[in-house]
Amino acid sequence: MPPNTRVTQRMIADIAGVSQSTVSLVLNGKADAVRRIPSRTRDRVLEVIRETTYVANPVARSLVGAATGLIGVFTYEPAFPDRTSDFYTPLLTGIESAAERIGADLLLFTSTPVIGGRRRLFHESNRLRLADGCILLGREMDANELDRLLGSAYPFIAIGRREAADGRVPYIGVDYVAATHALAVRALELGHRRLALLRLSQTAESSRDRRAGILAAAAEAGVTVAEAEVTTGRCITDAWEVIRASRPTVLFVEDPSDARDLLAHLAATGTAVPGDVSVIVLGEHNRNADGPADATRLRAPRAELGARAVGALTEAMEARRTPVPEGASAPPPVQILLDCTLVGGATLAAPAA
Amino acid sequence: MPPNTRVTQRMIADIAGVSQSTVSLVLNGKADAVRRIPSRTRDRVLEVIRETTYVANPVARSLVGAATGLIGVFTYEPAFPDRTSDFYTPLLTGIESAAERIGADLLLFTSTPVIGGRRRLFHESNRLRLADGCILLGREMDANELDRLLGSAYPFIAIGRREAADGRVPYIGVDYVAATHALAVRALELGHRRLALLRLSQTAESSRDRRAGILAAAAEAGVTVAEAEVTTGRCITDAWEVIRASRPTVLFVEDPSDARDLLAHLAATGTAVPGDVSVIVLGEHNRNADGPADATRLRAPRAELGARAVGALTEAMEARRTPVPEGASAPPPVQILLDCTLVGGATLAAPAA
DNA sequence: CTGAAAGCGCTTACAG
DNA sequence: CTGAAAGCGCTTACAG
Repeated sequence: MPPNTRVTQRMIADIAGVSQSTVSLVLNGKADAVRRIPSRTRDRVLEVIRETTYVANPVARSLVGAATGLIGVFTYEPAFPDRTSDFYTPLLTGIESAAERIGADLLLFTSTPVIGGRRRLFHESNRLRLADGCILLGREMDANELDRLLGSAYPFIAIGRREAADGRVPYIGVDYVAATHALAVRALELGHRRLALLRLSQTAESSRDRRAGILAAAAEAGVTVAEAEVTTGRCITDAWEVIRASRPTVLFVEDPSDARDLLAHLAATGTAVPGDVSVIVLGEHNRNADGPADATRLRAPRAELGARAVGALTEAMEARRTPVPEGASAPPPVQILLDCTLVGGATLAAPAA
Repeated sequence: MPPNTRVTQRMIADIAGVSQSTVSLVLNGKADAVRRIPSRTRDRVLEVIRETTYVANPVARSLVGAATGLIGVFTYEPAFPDRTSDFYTPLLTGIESAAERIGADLLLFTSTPVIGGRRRLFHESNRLRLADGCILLGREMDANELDRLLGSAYPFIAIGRREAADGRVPYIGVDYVAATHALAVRALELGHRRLALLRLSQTAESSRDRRAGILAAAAEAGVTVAEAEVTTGRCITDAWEVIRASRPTVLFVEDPSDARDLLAHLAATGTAVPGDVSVIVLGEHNRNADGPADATRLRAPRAELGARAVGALTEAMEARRTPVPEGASAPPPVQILLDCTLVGGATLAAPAA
C-alpha cells in the first residue's frame, strides 16, 4: 500500500469481502442491535480493521451528525502571553481534568482575531462547530455574541455570572457578593468605620458583585465607603492619593497586582500595614508572586469552576440530543454560584485606637 | 426560520437565486480567479451571507480536503493535575502565541486513555485527523508510535531530541550535552575533582544527554563521576547516602524537586551549601516554588521551543501540500537543538581547601 | 457566465 | 442476513 494512502471503510470492505456498510455496522458495534451479522463475518472484518490499524475518520463521522468529542474553550481576553495567562491556568486545569474523565479533547480557540484588545467569537472563519459545545472565559463578554449564541441552540456555558440576554445566559460563577459582604462585616466587627474601595471599572459583573457586597455591608452598619477606580494605565498610587483624604482604616483592593504595588508604596512611604491601615485583596492571580503573598484575600475555587463548567456543558449537549416534548417549556438555564474562601493573611487587623 | 435550523450554502443559494456552487465560489473568493461572476451576482450573494451570518461548516470543508486550521498537541505524561503540569505550561504558552499568530486553533489531546501511567497516541477512537498536524510532548515517547506516525505521512514534530526510528523523528530540542558539559567544565575550573550525579533513569534522551555532557567533561579532566539513580518513590536522601561515601564536592542533581528536598536535608543535617558541597540543578520546573529558588541551574528556552515547534510543523504541513518531484529524495527531518542558559544562583562555589 | 454532478468518508434507513 | 442508496455540507472539475 502506498504510504500516503488513507485507509477507508471501502478498503476494509474490499479486503474482507463485505460491503462498506457492513464495515460501518461492525465498527459501531451496532451489528448485534440492528441485525445479526454472523460472528464469522464480524470477526473477519474486525481482524482486517486490526491489521490495517484502521480508525474511522472523525471528520466524516461528524458530518453525518456524530459528536466530535471536542469541548471548545474560548477566552475573551488574549490568554497569552501576558499576566492574564496566570489567571486562566487553574481554570484550564479544572477543565482539562474533567474533559479527560469524560473522554473529550479540548479545542482552544486561540486564533480568533483580537479586535480592540478583545477577541471576537464570531468571525468569518470561526470554527465553533468543530466542537460539540463551548466554555466561555473572560472578565467581560460581548452581549451581542451571547445573544446570538443563545439563539443558535449551540450548547455553551460561561464562567462567571452574566447578566446579558435578560439573564438567560447559562453560567458557573462565584458568589462574590456574599464573599465580599462577609469580608466587610469582618472588618466592621474589628472596629473599622472608614472603608475604602480601590476597584476596577464596573463594566464586568464580577467587579460589580464585589462592590455590591461591600456597599451592602457598609450600609447595614451605617457607614459609607470611599471609592476610587483604578483604570488601566493609571497608577494605583494615584487612586491612593485621591482616597487617602478620607483617612480610611481599611482598603479593599480589587486587583492583586495593584495591591502588591500599593503595599510596596505604603511600605516605602512609611505607612504600616496593618498597623496604620489594613489591606484586603478581592481578586486573585495564579501565582503568589503576582499578588502580595501574605495578604488577607479571597480565593475563588477556579479548578472547581472549570470542572463544573465541563459537567454542565456535557449535560447541555446531551439535552440537545433529546429534544423537549411538544408544549413543554425550555428548562431554565444552568446558573450556579460557588462559594469563595477567605485566606487569612496578615494585612487585616483592628484599626489603631 | 426555526431556531435550530442550520444555515447552509443551499439556503443561501435559494435566497439569492443562484446555484449552491456559485455560493461556494463567491465565498472562497475564487470567483474572480476561476471565472468572472458579475459583481451584481456576487454582491447579492455576499449580502445574503452577511444577513444570515452564514459561516461555512468547517467539518464539511475539511472532508473535501481543506485544512482544519487546528494544531494538535499531545502530551505523553498526563498533563494535569500533578506537578508535571507546571513543566508544560511554558511550552504551551509558546505554542499558543505562535498558533495565534498564524491563525490556528489548538487541539489538546487530553482524552486518550492513560495506560500504565502513560498516554497512548493511537487508540480506537483517536482524533488525530481532526488536526492538520501534531506537536508531541513528553519525557519519553513510544518508539512504535513514532514509527507508525512516520509511516503515515501525518505531519508532526516532537519537542525534545529523539533517537527512535533510526533518527528520522523530526524534533526541536535542547542541547543538554553542551549545556551540562559547560557546567561541569565550570565546576572543574573552580577546582572540583570529586563530582557526583544524582539522576533520573536513563531511558529518556534528555537524561542521557545531561549525563553525557558531564561525563565527557570529567573524562577530559581525568576525573570520574560518582552516580546514583533516583527512582520514583525512592527518596533523594537514600541516593545521597549512597553517594556521600565518595565525598563529592559538587552534586549535579537532575530533578529540581529532588534538589529542593536534598537542600533541605543537607541544611537539616548541618552540611553547608556551597561551603561543604556545591549543588547544581540540571532540569527545571515552571514555578520557582517547585525547585530551589536560588540554585545554580540550567534554564531551557521552553516558550521558544514551543514557538519553534509550531513554525517547523507549519512548514511540514505546507510541504505536504506540494509533493516532492519525481525522483527527488525526501528532505531530511527537521532536527534542531536550542541552547540552554545557565542561571548563576548561589549554590556553586570553589571547593573547601 | 452559471448550473448539474461527482466525490470526500461516513451513518442509517431501505430494499432485497 | 447483507448490499445499494441516500444524504450530511462542502469544493471543484466539467458541461453547457
